Amino acid sequence: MKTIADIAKIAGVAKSTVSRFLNGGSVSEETKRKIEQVINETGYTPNAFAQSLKAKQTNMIGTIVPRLDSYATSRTLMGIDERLRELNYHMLISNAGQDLHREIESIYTLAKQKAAGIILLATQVTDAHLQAFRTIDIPVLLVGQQHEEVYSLIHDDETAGYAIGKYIAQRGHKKIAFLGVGEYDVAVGVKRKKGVAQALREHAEEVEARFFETTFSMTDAAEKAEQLFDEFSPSALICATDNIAFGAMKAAYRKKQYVPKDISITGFGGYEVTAMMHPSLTTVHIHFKEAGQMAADHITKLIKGEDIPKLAYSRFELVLRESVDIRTDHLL
Amino acid sequence: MKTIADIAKIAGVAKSTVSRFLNGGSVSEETKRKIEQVINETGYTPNAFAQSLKAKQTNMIGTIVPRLDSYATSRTLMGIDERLRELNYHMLISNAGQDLHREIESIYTLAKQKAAGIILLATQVTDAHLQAFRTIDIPVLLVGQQHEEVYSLIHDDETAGYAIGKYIAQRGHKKIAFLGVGEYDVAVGVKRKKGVAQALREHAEEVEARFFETTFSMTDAAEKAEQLFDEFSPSALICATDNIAFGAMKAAYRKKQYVPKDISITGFGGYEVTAMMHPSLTTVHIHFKEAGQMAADHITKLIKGEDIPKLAYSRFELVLRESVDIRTDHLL
DNA sequence: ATGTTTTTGGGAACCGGTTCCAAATAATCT
DNA sequence: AGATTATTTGGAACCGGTTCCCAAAAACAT
Repeated sequence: MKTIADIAKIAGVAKSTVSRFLNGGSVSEETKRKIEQVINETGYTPNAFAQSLKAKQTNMIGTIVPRLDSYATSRTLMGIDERLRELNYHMLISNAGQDLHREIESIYTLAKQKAAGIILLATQVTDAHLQAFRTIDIPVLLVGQQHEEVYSLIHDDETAGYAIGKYIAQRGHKKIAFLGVGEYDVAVGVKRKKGVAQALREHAEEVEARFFETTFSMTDAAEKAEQLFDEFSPSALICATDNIAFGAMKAAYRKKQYVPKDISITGFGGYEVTAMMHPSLTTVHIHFKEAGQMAADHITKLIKGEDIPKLAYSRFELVLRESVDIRTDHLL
Repeated sequence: MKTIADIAKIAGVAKSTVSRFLNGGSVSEETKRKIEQVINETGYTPNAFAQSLKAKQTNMIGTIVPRLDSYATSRTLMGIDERLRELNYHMLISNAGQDLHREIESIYTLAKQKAAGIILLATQVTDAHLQAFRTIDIPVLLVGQQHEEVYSLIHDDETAGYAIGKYIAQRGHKKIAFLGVGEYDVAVGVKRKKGVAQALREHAEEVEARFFETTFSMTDAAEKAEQLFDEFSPSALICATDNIAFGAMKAAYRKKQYVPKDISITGFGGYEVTAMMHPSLTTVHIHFKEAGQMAADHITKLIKGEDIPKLAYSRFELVLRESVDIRTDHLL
């Protein structure tokens, strides 16, 4: 591999001149020509490490994700990547595999690798996280969770939960179940549930609401939904994620409950398949990709020292489809 | 930020001694203690760039993916990441966004960043690719496509295609359609089709086979499937991906064709949702995650100069579920 | 032609580690 | 004890760039 010194020697100039040529300093037309030719002939590319060593920074943005096989993650990453590329940064993905310890580790590793900034698709923010953020001297942006000490971008899960809860209540459902996940995930486990609960509370006289809990796995969700149908038999089931809704639909099918005639089911997320399944799923579409782009914007602004809001919200929208029926029992 | 020189000064020893301590050279117990204490107090971490500058290599494996929002990609990445972590390497993901030009660019960028090796989840291998592989001086492993010049790991799409084709033919179907993608994707567009075609040819007397083409998008697939039902009305439809199968099922529903009573449909890939949908989808389950692990093994062996086969195959298995019916028309 | 300003080029130091080599010290053997 | 060998240590060079500073050359003004 050729080095800048080699190029300089071949071109008959000093290292510094080549460096200046590479970085747009003042070099005469003639030397420019000479150097350019040598570089083309040798196929020289500068060593990124030597550059970063001096620069003490890179144009890499580290993105830490809890898992890779999730629609939300993929879409968000696509958004981040797309925008970052426009802004002339690179994205480095670090997968924590749903292990908080590895998440923390990744923060330090990225810092050591001199990432210019870190985007963390968070599920929870622990003291160890905060400790890490304070230790490393790099801008950090939280996506999907918030914390007052850190710049955050969240999906406004509570308002979205409220919207879907309200919608179901207004369709005349009287027995409504919510199938969520544990509170370890603040956005999904706490906020979505809270929003739904708030909406249903406003209809407390007419509706009976019950809240259940499962995991993010479709299979677990299917099992839990079956139990839930037995012990509560709701006319509508609001699920905290689209995957949970898939499981619930499977359960309904096994129980010979027709969606939406016997039971209405809703999801949360807006995965592409929700449109293709039958019946198509009413869900809350969260603009993950857009959120990713926004995250990229925010982190780069943070790096440049520009001002951004400490807390920002991404958009969502209710997608009304076939899996929800209107209930007119009360009119009979 | 503290440097190794600072640590050395504080501990009252030479830089080289600290370096030796860090890298397990011979250092007396006493100096070890002193240095360790200083490091703990200062929270020193070595600068990764300075290290790599001398080492001329990193422990990063670059992985180039065509797209992020694909089940196959996600699962493969998980496998790679998992195994790489065990082997003490890091994975750096570069998303080409289905743009071949960006794919080539990524190869050079990764080389410049001194990745120890490159895993390319390929869709096609062009001359520009080969040119890039030859230029950079880094081991490369192709996953999903093969080329004689490069180490490759493929999913044996042809055999898998043969298996599913045979299965459908043996279930007594007489009019069989295949819905695939263009030949630009060798694995999916050419090999899967070829395998299916081969199997159907072996039943040429009884079955009439027709081959159709669409894109990877569910929506496109749904449209194409509708047309196909009109002009050919097969009793079985073999789809080249699970996503295409989703689209086809939607189309069947729109056309009031019941799956599997009126039409049998099969997928390819083995996504998790295929089990949850109704009817559950008969498909070829490709062990993407396992393939990812295998890829990680192979690339690291390549880096260490160990011997690996030029071409390896990942496993697959037929997953028989509800979306295929047996046809007994010919027995009537 | 001479003085002044602007360009251009070269030398050397620096970034923060690793590694080679030789000196100093400690341990082992006659 | 003296010689020999093994272990620790420090100094210096090196990895491949960037940048500062000053000298030489060119361009311009008087």
